[in-house]
Amino acid sequence: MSKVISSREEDYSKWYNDIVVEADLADHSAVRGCMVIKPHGYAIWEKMQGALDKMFKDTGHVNAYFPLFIPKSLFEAEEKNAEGFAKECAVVTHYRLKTDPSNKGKLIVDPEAKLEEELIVRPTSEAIIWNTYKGWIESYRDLPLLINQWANVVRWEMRTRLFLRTAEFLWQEGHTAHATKEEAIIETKQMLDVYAEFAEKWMAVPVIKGVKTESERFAGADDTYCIEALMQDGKALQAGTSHFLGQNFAKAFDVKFTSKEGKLEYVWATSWGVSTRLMGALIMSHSDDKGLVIPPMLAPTQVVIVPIYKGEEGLKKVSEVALVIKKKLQDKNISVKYDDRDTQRPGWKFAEYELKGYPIRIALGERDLAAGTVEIARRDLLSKEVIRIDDIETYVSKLLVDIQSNLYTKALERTQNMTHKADTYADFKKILDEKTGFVLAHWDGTAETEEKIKAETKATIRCIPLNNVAEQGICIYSGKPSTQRVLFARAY
RNA sequence: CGGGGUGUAGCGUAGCCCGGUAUCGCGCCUGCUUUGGGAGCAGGAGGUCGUCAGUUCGAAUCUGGCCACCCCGACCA
Repeated sequence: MSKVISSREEDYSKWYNDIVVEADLADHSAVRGCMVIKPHGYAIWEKMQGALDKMFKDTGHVNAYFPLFIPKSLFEAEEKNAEGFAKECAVVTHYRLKTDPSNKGKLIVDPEAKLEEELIVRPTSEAIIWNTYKGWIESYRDLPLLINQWANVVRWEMRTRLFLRTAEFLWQEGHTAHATKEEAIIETKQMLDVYAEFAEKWMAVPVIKGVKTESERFAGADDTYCIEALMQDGKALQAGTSHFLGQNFAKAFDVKFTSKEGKLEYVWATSWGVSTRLMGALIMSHSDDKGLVIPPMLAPTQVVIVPIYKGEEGLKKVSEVALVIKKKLQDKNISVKYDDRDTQRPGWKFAEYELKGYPIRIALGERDLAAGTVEIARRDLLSKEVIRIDDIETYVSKLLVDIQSNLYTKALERTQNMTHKADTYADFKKILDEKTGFVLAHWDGTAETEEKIKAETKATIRCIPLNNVAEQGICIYSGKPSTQRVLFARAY
């Protein structure tokens, strides 16, 4: 064993970090809080991008790209948005370096090259985009405007963790403009549904759809909708957000349109995003102490074939059959890698592909050639089976579907088992400490109570679930009346 | 940003208290034997001891600054 990862039980956060690093997903970089996403990690992100991008386009959106820099005067236009992000902005103040006259070979910032106006490195793009939309929107005929961009953003976080919270991260941000409030709200909810569908169908990660409380709302939004997922350690992770921005940005940037009735009106806005944080959700939902587990629908390579042979002649014989199997699977749109490297032994390859999360491994040796069989190992259960080669493509196609649904079912059961109801504050605290996970409890609806519960227990209101049923009760903290339970958890 | 910890070869480490140019394992390279769960033997390469400065004849070792990472807080639309 050359690569050892900590067990989840022993040290969960070390386990997470080990998976990211040892499975070759990402690494710390020379820049504080910023990571290098390595090819294997980036390939998974590309699969996510591909699926999401198609869903965005299927719902009528198009891609565009806006600048990385936002002039300070634009950034501060929407007051709440500016205030919310001010503490974590990187700021460009100069545009040139020069050689240090007193220290040979070193560079200093040229004081002569100070910018007249500072540029903010975008922490989110509402400001620059709404400033641009102002010039694009004149009439109701220009609406709706449905644009997405794939980009990087920078938020100067104090404490970072690979994928979960990095100073620079990759994401997509959709920014739409609508003629009516109703249409903007429908858009906000539609994109939340897109995210939930992506999480559950592609990532095999069950999520709770809900709306944020006022104190957890996006700075500049009238409402923030979110999907929340529960990780294996019982902590919640916000996996995506969709904001109804009302007319806040339209007013801040003076974006008006002439309606059918000839009246000048402010447009209604939404924005929505998911980031490379989804990689963290994926890892913490399915992986085990042996390494990463990737759901087949997001696996860059779904099947790896490992030949077992003696000598060059042996490899040649095995390869002939292996390549036929590879072709058969590829014809079924399954991504396959045939690893015929002679530099590593089979056992080494088995361990490596398990660590990296390949869903299915096929081992093929001379013994199999004689019997017309292969050994198929599935990553999710770590089980092996010997099956006949004849109809392998049907078997593997079905197995990929099985693995995908098994991962989802396991994650769903875990989430359900870790979701509890609490009717008293004592019970609430006990569940958080002993069972962890989601806690559904009555809340009086005030920010004060929310704040006190957070200060005393570290649990926050993740969301008010959208599928909530009305239920009379009393707030676990204040004892005041409440009409529904909200979802609490300790979160990442 | 506050408290605590760590930093020695690609990785994990010994040495540090008590100053004299660095130990072991994995990995890497070459050769042979191997190949159905991280191979065996033999030989070999690889180090500004995180970084900068100070003390000293001499610093991995003592002192200080800085940087990075980990843990706990604060922060986290």
